[in-house]
Amino acid sequence: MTTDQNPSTAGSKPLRADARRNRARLLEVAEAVFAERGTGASTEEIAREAKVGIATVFRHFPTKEALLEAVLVRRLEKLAEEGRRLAAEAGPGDALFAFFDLVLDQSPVKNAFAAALADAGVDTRAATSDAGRAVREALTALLEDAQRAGAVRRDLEVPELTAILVGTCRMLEHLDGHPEAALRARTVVRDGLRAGTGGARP
Amino acid sequence: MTTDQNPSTAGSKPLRADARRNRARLLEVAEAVFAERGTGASTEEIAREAKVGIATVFRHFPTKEALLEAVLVRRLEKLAEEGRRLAAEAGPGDALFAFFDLVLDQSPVKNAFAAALADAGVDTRAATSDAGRAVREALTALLEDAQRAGAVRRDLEVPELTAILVGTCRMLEHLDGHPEAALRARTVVRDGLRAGTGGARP
DNA sequence: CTACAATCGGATAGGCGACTCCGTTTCAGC
DNA sequence: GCTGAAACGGAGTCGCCTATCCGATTGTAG
Repeated sequence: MTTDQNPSTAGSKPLRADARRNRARLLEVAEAVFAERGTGASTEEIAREAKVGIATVFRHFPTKEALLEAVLVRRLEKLAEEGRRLAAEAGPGDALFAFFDLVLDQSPVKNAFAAALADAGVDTRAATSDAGRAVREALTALLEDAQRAGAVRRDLEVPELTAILVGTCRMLEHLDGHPEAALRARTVVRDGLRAGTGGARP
Repeated sequence: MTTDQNPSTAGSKPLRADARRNRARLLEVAEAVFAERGTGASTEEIAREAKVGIATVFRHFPTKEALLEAVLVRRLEKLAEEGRRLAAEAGPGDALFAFFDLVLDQSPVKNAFAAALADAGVDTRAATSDAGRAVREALTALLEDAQRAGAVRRDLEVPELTAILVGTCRMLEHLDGHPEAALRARTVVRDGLRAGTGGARP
């Protein structure tokens, strides 16, 4: 279905220099605006913020949904890369939790994209399959390492790990002005992930 | 600010019989439709489903937001009542978890109302203060009982408990077709809530 | 039963947001 | 620099959704 039509990564003809520049700026700005105003932000707002005509937005992304999807894919790609980096750098017992913290420390709203896409009726699985797969693979590696190191309970698989990550983001959104409560909430989840390994609490 | 203008609970003049009936049916239908189609469902759809003209909807709820809010308040009231009931009926060690399960077992979408209202820019705190307070009080009682019984970690307060509840709902939404994964996710949260009490896992 | 007021219903106004059309501008090869 | 093609900008279209107006209907008091 989704043969790669993104000229920046593959496909037909190389974009003209200005077009390539605009495309990149649009992605940048769209990510910021969606994060700030929510995914309901209007296309016009993004165009204005990027100092570009509306038509340009729709030339690059034939649909608002397509733009949303492109932004999401970008985020997922970054996440997968961070995951791989942590798996290589951090100790097997810490890498998974470091990844968790990394995701949770980002502006909370940014993590709402997957849910927003689901709301919009996008088939998240298919639409983001490549980037999604990359994240899933990184998570799998992190999880298996952590389990081998005894840092995480053994009965735990990637699907619920993903869901727990998303859910915890939502959790923290609701605790925005309450840092101590947010910290305790994180601790609860963390201890839950560790339960049964003998390492939960002193 | 929000002096009670709801003629079914207080205030000005008693509604005519048919008006009262329509109002009740509207709330019922709206809850169902919002739960099914999401909070973006159009007012017209709700009117049609309730076999009522659009004007009738707006006569009872001057704004879509008001309707959303009324539905939310109804849900919160029901929740508070269930919480009080469980606190009285179940053992202090079980009541809190029973309440958790009760909330989580409802159609997941139903639990998205608070977030949806926040998205819509409603001041959730003020708008739902009465019903919200009732829920918070019920939760406080449940939590304190559970802590006294040693069923829940002692460092835990109501704000993060609420957030954990909301976050866990989101979590389970993402695991809709995967019952075993959903079960494991629940277990993670539950064990996290118990961590440090010596009762997490056999 | 009658009459009045409360309530209803659907057509319609009004606004907003996604998407398109076309004249204008900018890039890139010669 | 010249020229054709690629890319641009923004005014305009279309559809959807909230909210209102007013003639028709229905409950209720006497």
